[in-house]
Amino acid sequence: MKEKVTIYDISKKLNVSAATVSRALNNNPKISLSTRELVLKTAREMNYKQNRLAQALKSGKSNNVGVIVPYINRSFFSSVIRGIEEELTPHGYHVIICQTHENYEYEIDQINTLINTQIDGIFMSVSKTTLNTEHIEKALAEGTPLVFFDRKKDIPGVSSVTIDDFKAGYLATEQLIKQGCKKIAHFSGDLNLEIYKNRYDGYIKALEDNNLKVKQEYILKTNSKIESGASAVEELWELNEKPDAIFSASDYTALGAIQQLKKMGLKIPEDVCVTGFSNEPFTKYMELPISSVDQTPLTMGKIAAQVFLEQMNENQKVSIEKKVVLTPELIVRESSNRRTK
Amino acid sequence: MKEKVTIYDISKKLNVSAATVSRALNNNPKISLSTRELVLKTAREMNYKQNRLAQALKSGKSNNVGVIVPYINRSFFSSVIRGIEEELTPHGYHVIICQTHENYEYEIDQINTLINTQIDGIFMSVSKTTLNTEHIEKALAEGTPLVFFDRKKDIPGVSSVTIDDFKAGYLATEQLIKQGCKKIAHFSGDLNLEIYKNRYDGYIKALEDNNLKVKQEYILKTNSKIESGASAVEELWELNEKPDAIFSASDYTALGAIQQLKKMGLKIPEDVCVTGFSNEPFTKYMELPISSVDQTPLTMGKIAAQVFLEQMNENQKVSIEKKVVLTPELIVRESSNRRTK
DNA sequence: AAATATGAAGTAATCGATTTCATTTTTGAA
DNA sequence: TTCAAAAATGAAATCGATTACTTCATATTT
Repeated sequence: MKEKVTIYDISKKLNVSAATVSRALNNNPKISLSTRELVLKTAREMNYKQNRLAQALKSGKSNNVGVIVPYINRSFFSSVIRGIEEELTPHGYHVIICQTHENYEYEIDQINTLINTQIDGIFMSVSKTTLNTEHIEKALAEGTPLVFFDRKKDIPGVSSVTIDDFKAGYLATEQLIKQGCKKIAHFSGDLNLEIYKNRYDGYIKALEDNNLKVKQEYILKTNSKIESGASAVEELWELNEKPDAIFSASDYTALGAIQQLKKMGLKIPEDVCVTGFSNEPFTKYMELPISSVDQTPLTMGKIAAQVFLEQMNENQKVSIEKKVVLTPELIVRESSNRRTK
Repeated sequence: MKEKVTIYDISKKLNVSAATVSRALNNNPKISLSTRELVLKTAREMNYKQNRLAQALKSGKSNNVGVIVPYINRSFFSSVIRGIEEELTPHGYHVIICQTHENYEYEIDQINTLINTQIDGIFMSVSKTTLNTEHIEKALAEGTPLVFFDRKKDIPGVSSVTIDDFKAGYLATEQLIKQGCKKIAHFSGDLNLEIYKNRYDGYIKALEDNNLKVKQEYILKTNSKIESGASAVEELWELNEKPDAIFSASDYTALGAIQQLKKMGLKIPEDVCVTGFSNEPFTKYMELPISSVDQTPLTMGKIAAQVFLEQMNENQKVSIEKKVVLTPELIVRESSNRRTK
């Protein structure tokens, strides 16, 4: 375990001041070419590594950003993080990840320790159980730039990158209608969360625009689990008028629905069309590939990173709120496509 | 944007020295109960937040660790990271993530900037294109603790957490044999990578132990893509003696194989049994669920974190190499299970 | 040749927290 | 009441890098 080499070691060896070494290392113009090269060469020889911690303390910039998500091993979130990382790495930033486990208390903890760590910014997708935003506003009050992605809260002055969930719901429903479906059910998530509310609204609007009646008994709240989709189908099929399509706000409930429908002897997409949400990898790989809405997570991450970088370059005084809304991509696969059959 | 409160602000306000404030904040016994409580109370009132950067610089411990993986949005890697994060967060560590894109040059960059950032340790799964280990040994020479997971390199003194890929290959093959399969093909990855070599060796051993001949034309190198699995099947089915089972070292090639086999009118598992590797989420969700080997990534991450923590607690002098080998779990599903039919 | 401008390098303060060593205050025993 | 021991506190150095301010030597101008 070697001693770490500092600029003082270099300055001693060369009989110059640490300031000179620092200037040489930082391409400061106030230094002669010859000393600069000498310092650079010596630094290389001595295997000098800059201590970014010291630099960060001095400059007040750590070059670290924090990303707060419910779970990092969800396809959607890990892809967003990948996007953020790829966009920020070339700018010298590192990405610190935190999980909330969809837990409000954890979220508060994470946000606070991130601030202690002197991160330069926070990217976050709020937990489902987060109802108030005190902790976030406290972070903002300390002057920490924050960008929401996907699951946002409306706080004045805070930028966000989301997809147009309304449009997504609309497109998905409309496509089902175009397949000739007239009795379209909807599996929703928690309507307190903006994203689910918007998908729901899009569904309603598409029905209305096409003169289809909205039936409350066709709208069920599910919990993104496979079983939830299966039991929702059971519930629906007790109705007198069975649906002929399902637009699910989650791929997992869509999958559960499909499994249950098959078990009941129904044909997909002939008897019932099904569309999910998120474009989870598995939807593509099924023998009966499932239609879904792609949320372009990689792009979302990259754009969130860009919004952050812009904010960093702006005049510190003016922080402009930027709301980027990405266009979702409806991916029609066999589960809602009667034409190919 | 408020000014940040430091211990000096507190010390000024209370007319005590910064040393006293620091001691109070750190539960140092060399301080009277009354001043401690006064300081703590004032700190709370002034909304004091510890600057972990300054602390890190002073102590030489950043409480950050780096994780280097090919891509963070692969189910396996993101789950390992989740495990690491969950285990280390309670100990005050933060996890910084880096992607290599399976690129040797990136890997070098990432490892170097991590060291500059003064991380306390590195977790890594090496890139496929990484053949030599100079960059890693350089990091070790600087005294950075490093733990490999899954894809390791053999470097003396370095701990690792892997699964028993040999056993995994053996179990998977054996199960196929128990199904009555006698002509078992193997789709391997790059045999330069230890993990693929071990799976391959396990496959060979299982055949030998069961007096089945190893046929070179049954062993194909694939690249973890669906198409690669499909074309491998095409190649195999040009042979005079077609296989009656496939053990694939990747779930994706297994999927490609299944798709191709179906296209050719073959029945699974009746005509051909197929087993994949990694237990990718989709394998479970298929209409024909695919048998696979689970690598227990969450556990792997947690154990890697524990190994790191142990190393941190050890006498700095003695660094004990620890090689943890986890037992893989063969998950038998329909694609290789003839009994349920 | 004297005065001024220019460039190169050094000095010392700073970022915020911790810690060694020295000093002051308090406590308790004689 | 006195004095040593213990407890509480302060001063200042330190971690490593950056930078405003100074100093010094050389180059340029008159």
